[in-house]
Amino acid sequence: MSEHADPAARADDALFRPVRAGNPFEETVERLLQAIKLGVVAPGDRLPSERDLAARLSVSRVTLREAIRALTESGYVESRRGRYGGTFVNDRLPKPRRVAPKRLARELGSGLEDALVLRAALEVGAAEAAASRDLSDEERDHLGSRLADTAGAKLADYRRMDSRLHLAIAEASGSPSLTSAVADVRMRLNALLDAIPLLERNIVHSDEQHQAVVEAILAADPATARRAMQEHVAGTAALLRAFLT
Amino acid sequence: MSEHADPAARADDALFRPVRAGNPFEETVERLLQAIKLGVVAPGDRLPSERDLAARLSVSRVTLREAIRALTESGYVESRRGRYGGTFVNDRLPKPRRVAPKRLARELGSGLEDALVLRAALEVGAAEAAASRDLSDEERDHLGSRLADTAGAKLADYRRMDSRLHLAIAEASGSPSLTSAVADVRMRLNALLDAIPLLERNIVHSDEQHQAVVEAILAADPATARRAMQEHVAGTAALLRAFLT
DNA sequence: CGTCAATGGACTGACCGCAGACCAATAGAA
DNA sequence: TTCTATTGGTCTGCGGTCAGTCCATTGACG
Repeated sequence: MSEHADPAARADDALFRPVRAGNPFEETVERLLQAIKLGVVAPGDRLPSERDLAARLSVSRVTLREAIRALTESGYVESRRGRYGGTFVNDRLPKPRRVAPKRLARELGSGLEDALVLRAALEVGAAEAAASRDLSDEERDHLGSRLADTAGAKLADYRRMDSRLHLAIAEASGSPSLTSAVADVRMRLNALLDAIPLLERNIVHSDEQHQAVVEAILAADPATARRAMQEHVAGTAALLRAFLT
Repeated sequence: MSEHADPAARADDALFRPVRAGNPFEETVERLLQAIKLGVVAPGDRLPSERDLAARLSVSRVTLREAIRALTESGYVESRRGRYGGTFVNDRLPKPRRVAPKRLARELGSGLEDALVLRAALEVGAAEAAASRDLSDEERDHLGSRLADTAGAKLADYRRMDSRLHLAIAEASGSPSLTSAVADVRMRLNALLDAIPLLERNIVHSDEQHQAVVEAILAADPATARRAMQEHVAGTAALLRAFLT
């Protein structure tokens, strides 16, 4: 019998999946890493205070502190006491170790296709939704700034700026849940993206597509926004598949 | 200062959201309810054994049993001991109490728009992905069966059959994560859908759209599948907005 | 008619995460 | 210079969750 012979069994698998990915500590570490790696808190920035952050994450301060301790030991953040102190993101972030692509692909297995399909649905949908909304001046500025940041980013910063732009587009959809989902799936692909070389040529192409997406959103043209984002994520997907197969 | 004046603050909110919706017990109850209400386990069906289910949900048997106990007391399931025993979904499910729509809308607040935008992205993306894939005969049959079930469903069963069809479409995308996400957002909208009256007229219209979506998927026509699903979810969204505003 | 495998039911000891209170340090404000 | 609000750092008692084990029940099958 082949794996998942019964189609109904797949629905089970989707619904009876684990209720949680890990313990609160691990989840918290993952969240903080997400904020740092996706560029929501930039190097030099201060994280919210422990009490505030613990409340937002619905986690006890003890657990949050353990997570911060782990990040401190990994070299991501540093803490300073006293008023106007806090926990700050280091200026020099630890370099992600470049794993062998094929090895990564094997470990992920079908998870790669899973993530790519999900990402396409989320990001394309977000772009279309954003173009269908009435954006405030502030939101429009925000989008423009992120686009400029990405276009002007150095190679070392490109991935982070790229993430920030995509997050900004997701935010422009007006749906916090959609934004979270985009952030999550991006983190799942992050390790893979780190495994493939970043070519100047690809960046230029990517920037053009970014601009097309943002322009369509600002012009309130959903169909064009959708198509542009569609092409963009398809490009990344093709790149990943090529390098990881 | 208005709420969320700073656009950057919104990204924070999305990333620093609670690491988990509730304790394992509550999450487990929610999962089981999902399986029942979305029709993945039909009335009369047996749930997997406690040991099996606990393992799949990554929850201890104690916690799972507490969840099952809650569902038993609510009238959703019944357990029988002995070999060939198990926990079975009741033939007569408890009727969802019909809350005043406006009240619901007020409680949910912006959560409604959030869920609707997310749902559109996920389901439309799923339909397009499904139409872009090479489906096995089994998958095609599965889709056809679910479509027939829905078209032939009585009013009392319609919501559950409808959910099953949409889940089948999501499954056909080949992405388990996408399937899970569709199930989740559907549960979020479930309470709202229960609050609005189910009209024969709407059902007929809905069935036509369902058929269009499935046909496009089976014909491997992504653009049509996307458009058909787009219209379908837009219709539901309009209905919900009208009743809840 | 007895056997037996698989199921729900019950209990224990250990551990993790929680809320809350308190301490220590720091830098701006008075 | 002193005061003070805010921040990270520390500790304790409590409750939920876990893994593991054993018991009670049931119905198909030999």
